[in-house]
Order: sequence, then C-alpha cells, then structure tokens
Amino acid sequence: MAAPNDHSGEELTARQQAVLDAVLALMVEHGGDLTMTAVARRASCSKESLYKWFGDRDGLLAATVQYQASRVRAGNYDRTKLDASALRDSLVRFAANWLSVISSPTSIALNRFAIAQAGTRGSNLGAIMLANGRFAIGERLKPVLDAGREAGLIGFDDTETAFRTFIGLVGRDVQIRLLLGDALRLPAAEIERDAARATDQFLDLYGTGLSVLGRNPTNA
Amino acid sequence: MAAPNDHSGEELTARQQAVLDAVLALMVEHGGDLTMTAVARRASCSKESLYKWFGDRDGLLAATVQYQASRVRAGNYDRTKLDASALRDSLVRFAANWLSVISSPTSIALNRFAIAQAGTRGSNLGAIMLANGRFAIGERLKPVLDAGREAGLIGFDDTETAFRTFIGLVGRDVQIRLLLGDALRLPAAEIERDAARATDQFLDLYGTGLSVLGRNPTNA
DNA sequence: GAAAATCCGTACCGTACGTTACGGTTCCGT
DNA sequence: ACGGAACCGTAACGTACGGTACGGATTTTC
Repeated sequence: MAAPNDHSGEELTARQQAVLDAVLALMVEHGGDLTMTAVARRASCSKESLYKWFGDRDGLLAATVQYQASRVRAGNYDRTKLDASALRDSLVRFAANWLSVISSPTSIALNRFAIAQAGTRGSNLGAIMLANGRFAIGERLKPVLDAGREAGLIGFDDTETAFRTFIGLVGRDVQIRLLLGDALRLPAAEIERDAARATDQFLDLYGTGLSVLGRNPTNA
Repeated sequence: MAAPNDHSGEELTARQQAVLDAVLALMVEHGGDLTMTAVARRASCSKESLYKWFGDRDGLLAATVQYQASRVRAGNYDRTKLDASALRDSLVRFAANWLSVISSPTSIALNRFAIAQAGTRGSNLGAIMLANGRFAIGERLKPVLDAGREAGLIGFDDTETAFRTFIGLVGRDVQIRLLLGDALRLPAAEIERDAARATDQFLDLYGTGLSVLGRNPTNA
C-alpha cells in the first residue's frame, strides 16, 4: 500500500527492461549523477512512465540492481566425477568467473551506487547487492567445497571459513581498488592466471594429500 | 591559482582541525547527506569561513580525507632480531591493526564518500584514499616481507604479489561487506583471531622450513 | 470505427543545497 | 583607545532535480 508497485517478484515487460538497460548504461557512463530526466531521455520514455512503473527514484534503482543480479547467475558447477582435477577445475572456473564479474564496469558502477546509498539512508540496495553477490556465490560454491571434503580431497571444519579464505585469495584488493577508481586492468589472461594461483594457494592450505601434489608451487 | 587554497602540504590551525573533526563525525552519523550548513552548525562556525578555508565543498572533503589519513599512520615495524617468532608477531600485529582500521566507522564512512565520488566526477578522493590506505600500508609492510625473505624465513619472487596475498587472507570479504552495510561485527578478540589465522595461512603458503613448524594448522 | 487506455514530450512546481553577501561581535596590533 | 581583520549567525540567490500535470499521438479494445 505504501509503494505504488512492488517489484519483488514481478515480471518486467520488454519496455521496462529496456529502461533498466538504459539505467545501467548511464550508471557506467556518467556514474553517480543519474537523474530521472537523463534516464527518460536515454530510454526514450516519459518521466511519467518511469514513476508509474517504478514508483520513485529508489524503486527504479532497486529494480535495476535486481534486474542486473538476475542476469549474473551463471551455470552451476556439477559435482560429478569429483577427483582432484575436477575439483581444481571447478574452483578455477569459479574464481575466474567471479573476477570477471567484479571487474566489469557494470558491477563497479552498481556497487558504487549501493555503497553510496548504504552511506545515506539505510535503504536496501546494499542488502540486495550482498544477497545477490557475496552470499549468492557463497551458496553456490559451498556445495563444491563440501563435496570436495566428502571426497577426502580437502579438509576443514567450517565451510564458511574456508569459503571466505578462498574469495580472499581470489579477490585480494581488486574490488576496493576498482571501486576507488584505480586504473587496474584485468585482461582475460591475467584473470585466468589469478584464478589458477588463488586455487592452488587454497588447495595448498586446505588440501589433503590426495589433492595437492607439490608443495609451495605459489613461489614460482 | 585555480583553487583559492592549496592544502597539499599546508598546516591546519586548531580551529580548522576542529572543523574537519566535525565533518568526520557527521559523516559517521548521517552518512552521505553532508551539507555545508550542517558542517557549519556542528563546528560552530560560519559557512563563510568554510569557503574561505577550504575553497568549496570538494576542498573540504579532500582536506578531511587527508586529515584523517595523516592520523592513521601507526608506528613502523622494527626489523631487529628477525627470527621466525618476530616475523610472525610483526605480521599479526600488522594484520590486526589494519583490520581494526578498515572496520572502524570512520574508515567505512570515508571510503563510502570516496567511492561515491569516484563514481561521479573523476576527482581525487579515491586516489587520496588509495595512496594513503592501500598503497601506504603496502610500502610499510613490504620491508618486513623483504627482511623475512633475506633472513630465509619466507620465500617469494615478487614482493607485491606476496603482499597482495597477505592482505587478501587478512581482509577477505570484510571491507566490501561493511561498505555495503552488512552488520558484520568485529570485536577485538575476533580481530586478533583473524589476524593470527591469516598470518599462519600466509606463512603456510610462503614460509620456508625455518618459519613454519606444523603443517595445516588452519584446519583447526 | 470510436472509445479508452497507454505513452511520449514538455512544461511546471517545490524543495534542497551550494554559494555568496551582510550586519554584528570579538580579538589583535599599534 | 582605536582601526581593522577575522569570524559567527543568518538571510538571500541561483540552480538542479525529484516529482506532477497536461496536451497530443499511438495503440488497444469492444
């Protein structure tokens, strides 16, 4: 009753998706100074329609964040034939995918918006980003880690702690540097290298004798 | 010539420092909606003085960031008597100090401001935060790592890579979660535990036989 | 084919805020 | 003691922008 439209689980028309695409493009291009007039002009629609469809500016931003989050969901990682090589491959692919996501201009712009808004009123953009970003990937990777543990390839007590160590090794200082405007370049080749390095370090820390062959390959 | 006042390396009067303290307090309390009127009222000064001292709003923000950065500089870490125990102590103290800094309300509020501003015009708040935060601590810790390598306690080819691995193990997802508004609590006891865990993991990855005694203590 | 609904483009309104201006007061140097 | 500089508090100005209203065009519905 408070909000004119509750877009929690509703479908979006193609026209409305086009509007959200325009919002994302403007976020990437012009950063934080995103005005309703600019959105309407970019999307070739009237401001009246914006307010009818999304309620107010915050509703438009929330819809944009959820819209983008719904497209990031990559394929799940199968846990068939889980030997040491398959586990490592899953982790490497996961790390590379996550690195490419957090280093994409869209993700950077969206996180900047959510962080800026988390600083002002305690709205929900930050919570949405966390739920669809950090916590969603946790729920997707933890089954892989648990399967690796059940197969005796890796060992740990707390899956959450192991997961956090992994994303720490993968992400390091990349996200904060990009958010602060550092001109850090992450070409595909470097993403692959970082993903492999982080995975090897993780297996070095948590692997049992079954999964890790040589010691200290990270020094190379 | 362009800016009314260039506060690059100038001294600040006590009155001006009180103003910046007021800015920091307002940032922590009320987040991003920081108005010049609120600053003047909080600091019990006139807006005219604010503009005379800091030029404009951006100048005030930049001065605040630099002012806070100049106070974070903790004591350097001595490299005397560098045995395995001293190296580990230095790393643990460093990690604990950095965790307490990045989880402090002031740091969170300041980083939110810098990130929000990095999203809009490409001003220098983000660069200042990076120079005084991420890169400053790198230059402080790298000598410790190099000394550890020279003593044969740890081994790596690239100091920068080793350092980035270390801060990844220490920080993990803490900073991004706090910036996005996650109600993550980091009491002193947990900071100490995390610092010790990260250091042990780092030594496990990069330590030679001289520094790490038992294998896989991180599983406990 | 007309009535109704939807939508675009634009103009408009109210407010918030950055910035400037000004009267009154305090403090310092001579 | 006197003049001036610095400063505080407040008022005023201009603009930007969120939100609303309206005329005209287009699409949908019966």
